[in-house]
Amino acid sequence: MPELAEVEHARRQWNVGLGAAVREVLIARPEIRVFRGTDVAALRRRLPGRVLSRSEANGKQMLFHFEPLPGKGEKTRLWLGVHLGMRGDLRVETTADFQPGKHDHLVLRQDGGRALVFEDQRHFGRILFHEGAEPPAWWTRLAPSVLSAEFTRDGLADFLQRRRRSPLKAALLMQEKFPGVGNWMADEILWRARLHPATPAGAVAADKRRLTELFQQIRWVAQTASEVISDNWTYPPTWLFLHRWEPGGFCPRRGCGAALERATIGGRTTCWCPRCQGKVES
DNA sequence: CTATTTGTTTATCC
DNA sequence: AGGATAAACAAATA
Repeated sequence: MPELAEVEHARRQWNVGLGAAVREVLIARPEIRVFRGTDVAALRRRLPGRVLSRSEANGKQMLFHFEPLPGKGEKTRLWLGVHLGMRGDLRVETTADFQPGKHDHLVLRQDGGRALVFEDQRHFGRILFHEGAEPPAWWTRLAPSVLSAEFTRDGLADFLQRRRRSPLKAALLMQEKFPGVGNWMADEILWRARLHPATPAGAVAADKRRLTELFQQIRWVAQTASEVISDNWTYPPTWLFLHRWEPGGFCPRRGCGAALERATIGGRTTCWCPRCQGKVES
């Protein structure tokens, strides 16, 4: 589930808790992988009493800000990082007697019976915790969003040239350049740009026309997915996304309808249209 | 029982 | 040295 747009949607689920203090932190299994590298004891000890003041997301990473304690000179904020991994999600429970389920690994109880819940069935997600006046390095070092002005066509060309021997599919999954792009978004982008996922990245770096097409489709898919998810989660039937896991799915492009192909490329199951994205160009 | 899954990190190989 | 690739991780589902 969680790629760029779904992560943004998950972040907003906790908005109802903005401006309210945490009363209790529930962590049933601090030893699981989700908390690797995190000081769970500090999290439990420091978060109660703190007000959730804002949140932001970049790609698949989220950052929740907790205000300094009232009092002069106090500058220390608490920062909670959340990554959803493969199947994680954020939600809110509003029943006063809510008890965490098997996969509810972090629960922040607030007043009024509200609970902010992080769930993750597969434990591939991650909770990070930081205390200080400034946001943590794992947040500030993230690559700029593909929707930001810092993501440019020339920057894309440089990256693809450096990764020239990687298949395009593998390159698009690299968070150091395309934060938030995951398996289905990468396939959607390549399908729209009419580029075979196994094409070496260097072939696009050296071709202005295909480079421009790829650049624009990265932006378009990221932007449009965000709008669709904000609206009603209904992707138009012209998205490859809706057909990729149908048994014997067909290319949704007007006038095409060819049988979709699937194979492992860049270590992940990849789906493409052999007619629209026919040959590997190098 | 086997194979699969919208992700990242680590080890190993080139 | 830097980059490409496969395995590992965990748990549910088909």
